[in-house]
Amino acid sequence: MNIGQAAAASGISAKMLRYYEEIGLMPRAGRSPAGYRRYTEADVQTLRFIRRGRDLGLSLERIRLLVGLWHDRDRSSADVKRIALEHVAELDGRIAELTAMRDRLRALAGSCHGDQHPDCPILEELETGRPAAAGPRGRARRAVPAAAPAG
Amino acid sequence: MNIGQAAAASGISAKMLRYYEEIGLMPRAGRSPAGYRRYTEADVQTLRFIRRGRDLGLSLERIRLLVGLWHDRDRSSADVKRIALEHVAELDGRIAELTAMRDRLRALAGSCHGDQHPDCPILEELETGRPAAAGPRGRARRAVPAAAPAG
DNA sequence: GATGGGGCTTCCCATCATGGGAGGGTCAAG
DNA sequence: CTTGACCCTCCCATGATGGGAAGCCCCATC
Repeated sequence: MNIGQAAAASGISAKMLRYYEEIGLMPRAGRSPAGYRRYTEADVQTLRFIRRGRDLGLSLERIRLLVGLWHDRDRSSADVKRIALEHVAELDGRIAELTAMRDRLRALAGSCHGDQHPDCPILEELETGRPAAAGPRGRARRAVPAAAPAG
Repeated sequence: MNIGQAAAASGISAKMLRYYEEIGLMPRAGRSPAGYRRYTEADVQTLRFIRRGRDLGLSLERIRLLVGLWHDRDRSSADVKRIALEHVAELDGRIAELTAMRDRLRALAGSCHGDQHPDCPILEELETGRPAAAGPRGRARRAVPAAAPAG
């Protein structure tokens, strides 16, 4: 199989196949007399393993470890599980961060009129670091009553 | 103010101050006779604005737009709000992705014994792309590529 | 005046995973 | 023999940030 076929069969671009070889995630592929990389079915299976790992958000470093364990008959499932749970913990952290950002920004956007006037609590908070005080815009409306489910 | 003071006052590293200048996010700073960058209080306020934007996860490109609106007396808050909501939408998407990954990986980890045996549904799913069938624990279990009897 | 330490300058490199493209060789079909 | 698809290597770019080298500047202390 040439690199194009292996790429199509695994769902990983040819570019990445070469890169994975370069960083040692994949073993060096065999070569045709003309220098073309040749891939076996086993290679493709490893590539699919890698792609599924990427689909789960795993870093190539963690995938490298998992491939090693996969090929190790004497592995302990505890090692595999530990790697998975480390990644779960990182995902949790990242999700918490992003969620906090989203909630804060969504609340700010919720209190912004979004009309043709320049007044904007989003800019005010970016400027001052403090929540914008309800200003004298139009008829004294405070920053949106409890109705807004933004949070 | 030299770059170090501006960095300390804004919470952005000196390295980043130079970078923001290079990409045109900050105007070119004035220079002392010796070539040192000089920063004003107004510069520091802009830098703090930028930092707060970064704290909300905004890209430097979006921050650039927001800084422009901030300095534009004729802005419409609608423009600001639109940018904010675009970012909220991206955060939502990213959060959904990460959450899906986390849930899937957590479920896999939950079904892994995590002991000294090699059997591991995490590796099985990475290998086959299908949830591992609950099988007999111990012996006769091949988890190495080559001859996958998955027919 | 000399010296030392810390701050500043520019320039280059690294991250992480991926894509784009140039310039050139190879292969299979017409 | 030509054509077009494929492959090769090498370089560059992304986004935001950090690290570090080599060299200049400033100030305080001796």
